[in-house]
Amino acid sequence: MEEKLIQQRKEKAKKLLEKGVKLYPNDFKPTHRVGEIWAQYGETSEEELLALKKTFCLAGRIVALRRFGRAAFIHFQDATGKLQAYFKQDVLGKEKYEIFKLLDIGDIIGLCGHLFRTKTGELTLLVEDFRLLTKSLRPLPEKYHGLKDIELRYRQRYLDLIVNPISKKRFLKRTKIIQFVRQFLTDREFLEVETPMMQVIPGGALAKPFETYHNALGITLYLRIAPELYLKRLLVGGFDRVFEINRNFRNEGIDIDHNPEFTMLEFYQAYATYEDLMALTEELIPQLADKVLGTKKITYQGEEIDLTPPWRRVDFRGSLKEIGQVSEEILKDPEATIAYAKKLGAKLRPGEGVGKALAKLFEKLVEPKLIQPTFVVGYPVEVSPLARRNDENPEITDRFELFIAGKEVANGFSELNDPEDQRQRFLQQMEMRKIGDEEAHPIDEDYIVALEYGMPPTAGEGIGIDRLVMILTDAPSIRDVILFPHLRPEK
RNA sequence: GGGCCGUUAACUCAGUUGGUAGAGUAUCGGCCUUUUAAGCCGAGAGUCGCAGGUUCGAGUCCUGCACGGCCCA
Repeated sequence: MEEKLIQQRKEKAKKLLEKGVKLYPNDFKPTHRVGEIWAQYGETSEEELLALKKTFCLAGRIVALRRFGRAAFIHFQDATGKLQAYFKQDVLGKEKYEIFKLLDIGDIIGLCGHLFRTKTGELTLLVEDFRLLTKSLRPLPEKYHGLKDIELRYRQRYLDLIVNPISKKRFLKRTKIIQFVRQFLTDREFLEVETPMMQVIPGGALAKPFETYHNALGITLYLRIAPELYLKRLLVGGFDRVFEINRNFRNEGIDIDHNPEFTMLEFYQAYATYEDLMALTEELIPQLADKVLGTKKITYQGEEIDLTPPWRRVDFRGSLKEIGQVSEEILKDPEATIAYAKKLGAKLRPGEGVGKALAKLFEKLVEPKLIQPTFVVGYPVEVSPLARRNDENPEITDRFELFIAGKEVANGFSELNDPEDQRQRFLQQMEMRKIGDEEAHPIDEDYIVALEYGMPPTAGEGIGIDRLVMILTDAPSIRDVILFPHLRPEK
């Protein structure tokens, strides 16, 4: 049947060619876009429209078509919106109208005419001339229900964007969010840079990398899991405020919050501490929500979330007790902590310490409960190999994570710039690797050399852009905010 | 990796106890010059995800596989 529908359209294409109509011309220049029409004339009265005597040329895809013999209404849309147009044989002449009759929903046309209002008051273009710009050979999904099949929406995102306005709006918001973040940091004299996506030593995070091979150099390279160590080399180089917004790649499972490639903002500020960055984040995200959504109070999957600062701050260890309901007896005894984590299903290898167990307990018992924006501070050294130790308590780091809607949105810390301590941390990670932790941080001697030249005291932070977009656009899955999420190939 | 659910016309979905596969939209033909999920009349359209099995007979029951979703690890 689909073949038949395509065949019918090809027949029409043939008839159009016979009438001398080009199917794929590229010499039509619109004078306006639909969004401009709405912005300028959305409120203009019928009398004023008639008095305008102005011709508008627009271009877009036909998305609805209602024919009545020798007249018809269509809706067409361009990138900026949708508008109704009225085709009349009286106005167009018989010959031109015969061409119009060969058009289908999905065709892209250019059309020129005057604006008026219909009986019901809808702003409409009375078409005085039109051209076919692109013949569409396949039928679009249904107009009323749109495209619901989740798999098709991901595999053929272009169809999703054509027929599902929510989806289109979400991606427009995504772009605005990234633009705002870029502007916010640039205004504060952060320098946007680009660092390697292909790295010899995949560092800066605890995750499994993708591997690739460079033929000319004859070496294995890894797609980056984070830009961190390169950005900090730039701090050594004297760029004292830098940021990068780009893709990271992690070779792990796909689920509602994870895509193998995802977009990360990382920024570093010299002479700042993790507390300064919490303050900065507390400015950035509410301003962003205001700018893009027009409010600081949002709803995520039915939960009201208030982004108005100040945000709650809790101590990592304290949160386990108060939010995670882990007893003091367990928390004060490393053995008991490890046993409890295992009891709750955490896979801990022999030799893995209490820090890891605490992190697992936190993930399980605390994270899902952090719905309102919450900074958690004071993560164990063991799970923070690049973060500066706390001056009072060397077992924890000057690190925070930000949670909103139960999701980890940001991770920041005062940077470890003591090369000797950094080497020790790397060696400790090597021990983890030896006992089978594939996500342990690899040792990067070249990075230590950079630190030995001296990196200024610095604080750095990463913000997961996809998750931030999810929260701000009420998207249930990360796949809803990534244009082309990864799926298994068909067949 | 494990569990549960889904896959029927181009799209959105029904399909009873195992007994000739349906609707709406879209498409095609007819009427129709202010409709807007236009309307009225008529028509065509299916590898029921794939492969096996049980059965006189399978969209429906069983097994395996593929793809997707959710949950768990």
